Amino acid sequence: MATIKDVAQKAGVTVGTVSRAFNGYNDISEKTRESILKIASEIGYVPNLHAKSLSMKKKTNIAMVISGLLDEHQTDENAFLLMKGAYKFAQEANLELATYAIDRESQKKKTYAQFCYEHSLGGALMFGLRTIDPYFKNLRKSTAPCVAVDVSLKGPNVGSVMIDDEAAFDDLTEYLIRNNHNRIAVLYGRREAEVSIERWSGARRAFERHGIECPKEQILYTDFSQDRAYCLTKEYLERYGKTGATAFLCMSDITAIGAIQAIKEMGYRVPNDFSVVGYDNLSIARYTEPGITTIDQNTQFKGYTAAKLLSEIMADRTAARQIVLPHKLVVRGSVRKL
Amino acid sequence: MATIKDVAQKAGVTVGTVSRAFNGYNDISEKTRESILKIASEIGYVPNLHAKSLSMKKKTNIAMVISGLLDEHQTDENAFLLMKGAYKFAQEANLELATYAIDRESQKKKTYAQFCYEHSLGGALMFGLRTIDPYFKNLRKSTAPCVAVDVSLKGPNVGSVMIDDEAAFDDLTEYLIRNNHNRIAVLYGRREAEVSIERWSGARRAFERHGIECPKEQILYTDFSQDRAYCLTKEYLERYGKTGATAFLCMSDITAIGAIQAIKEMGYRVPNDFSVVGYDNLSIARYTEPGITTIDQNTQFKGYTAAKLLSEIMADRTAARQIVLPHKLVVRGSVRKL
DNA sequence: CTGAAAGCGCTAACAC
DNA sequence: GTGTTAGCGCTTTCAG
Repeated sequence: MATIKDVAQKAGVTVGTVSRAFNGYNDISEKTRESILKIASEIGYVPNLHAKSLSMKKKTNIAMVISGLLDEHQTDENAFLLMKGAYKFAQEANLELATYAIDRESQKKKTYAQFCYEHSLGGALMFGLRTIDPYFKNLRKSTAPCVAVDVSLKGPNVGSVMIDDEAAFDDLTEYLIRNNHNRIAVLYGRREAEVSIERWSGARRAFERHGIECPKEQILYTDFSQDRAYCLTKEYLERYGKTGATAFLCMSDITAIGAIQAIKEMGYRVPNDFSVVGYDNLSIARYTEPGITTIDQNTQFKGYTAAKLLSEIMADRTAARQIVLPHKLVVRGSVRKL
Repeated sequence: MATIKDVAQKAGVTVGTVSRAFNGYNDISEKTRESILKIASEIGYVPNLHAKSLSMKKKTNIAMVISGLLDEHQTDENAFLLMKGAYKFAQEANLELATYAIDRESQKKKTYAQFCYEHSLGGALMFGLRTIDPYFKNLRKSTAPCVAVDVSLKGPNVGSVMIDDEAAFDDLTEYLIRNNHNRIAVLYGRREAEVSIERWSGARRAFERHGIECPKEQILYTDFSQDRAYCLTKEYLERYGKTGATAFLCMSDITAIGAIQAIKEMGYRVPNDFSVVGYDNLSIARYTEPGITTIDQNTQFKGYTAAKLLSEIMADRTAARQIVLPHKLVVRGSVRKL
């Protein structure tokens, strides 16, 4: 593969000149530039990005790093949409973007800043971070720029992009209440998860506003999995039948699907006998029968915004901030007005 | 951020020695190694991977490159599962893996080998390649190792991993026929797509084996989109009702979903009035009502296998070959025995 | 406008 | 065992 030296030699100039030709400097004659570019393309020269970033001070490469990629969780679709958004921005801003996976073990071995250094990164988007991840604690005092997605983080070099989970879940709950549901079971997410806590506090806010009680037995603690949601809903229905809740307020579309499955299997119908709402607006939510009323997070745009914020922070550290994106209630057929 | 120099200085040795300490050479005393490692971890030194690969001859980094990431297509879930599998192998084999996106325009500007050079890649997995992509033609004579996923490619440095689309679709068709369907409508994929052609020839094989006719009006050409499948199925049903096909053989789960939607909307039921089969085994296929009988490609394992093949090719060019992975018929509720 | 040379962080001979 | 040094491919002063 041709290097800058080969080009220089063929063009009868020095490597410095070739470099100038390629980097849009103006202190070079159009004639030499053209002849250099021509020769370069003839012999198929492309600059080696890593050699470049090594010799330059400024790092222009960024990354999206996914924590816990190999874990079994339901964020796959979200991660991919995020990637799409981030790549879109990277393309527009002419930034090199790569996606890496980093597990919990590696996080213990090296800090986020070290990860960036090792990969010559100017900064990265962090996705899939959980409270138990080592980076969760260290990140806010990182010296390397970072934008965390879906988790609230703020430091001199780190910002975050998310939606207001509490408000969104409040809206979702409100929608149920507006449809005259006041006995509402909650399919809670993973108990320790930050998002679960946020969402729960949104639900409570709505409940309190309307003077609605939510007794203990109406809170079903899942791990965000469909199976667990299915089992708990089934148990609940076996015990209470139609004397209990009239609606299931789920902290994710996946748990909503589990709930719907259980409801149907018990011979009930959605939304005629029970209403169900989800959260995330995965593509699945469109295809179930009935479609699931849910909260859309506009994930692709979130990725775009996160990448944009990162590039701002890289240019100017004081740009570090938290961005809260709007959410949207998506109404489909899974709720009946009582 | 600390460099190898800093470590050398603090340890009172030269950079060469530090390098030796870090790369498991044995011509170094255990004492100095330990002291170097200790100091390194104290000042938080981690080697810069790019500087390393620059100074070494052998490139050990690999990538998964996704063509057409930003295009609107339904392969998102597949791409992500593939990534998971590839990262799994990379982790086991201790390879650095990054994911890049490359659009059609960039493919025109630089060859695959140039892309690898520019990113200091030892090779890459290529996903999402279409026949219209520039790389599709150039790849087989590439000097840089490559493993293409889902498209048949073979060259001195390039191999591929896929399933036998023709055989798989044959199986799928056979399943319908075994259930006594002999008037079968085909929801064809994108007309020029290689996969469509393969699958069609599998269907034809099964048809011919059983002496079944498939008249022109029973072939509905979609673009793999749900909407198009929905429209065409609806038209078909409006025209023929229950006098036409008894089953819809779809080239993807997404088109199957479109078909099911149309069937239901016309007041018919699946599988009571019409049977439907899909292809891909997306997670969606489990959640529809009824679940869709489909072909599973074991996508994550495919990613794993592809990464493994790539590492083999990188070690030994003669390892370049095509690997055909087994597929599996997944039976769910969308087919009725006549 | 262009050449020369130092240096980015690291490895790999080659000495001693 | 360890130091020395020449690169890897590129950018960026500093001269001229």
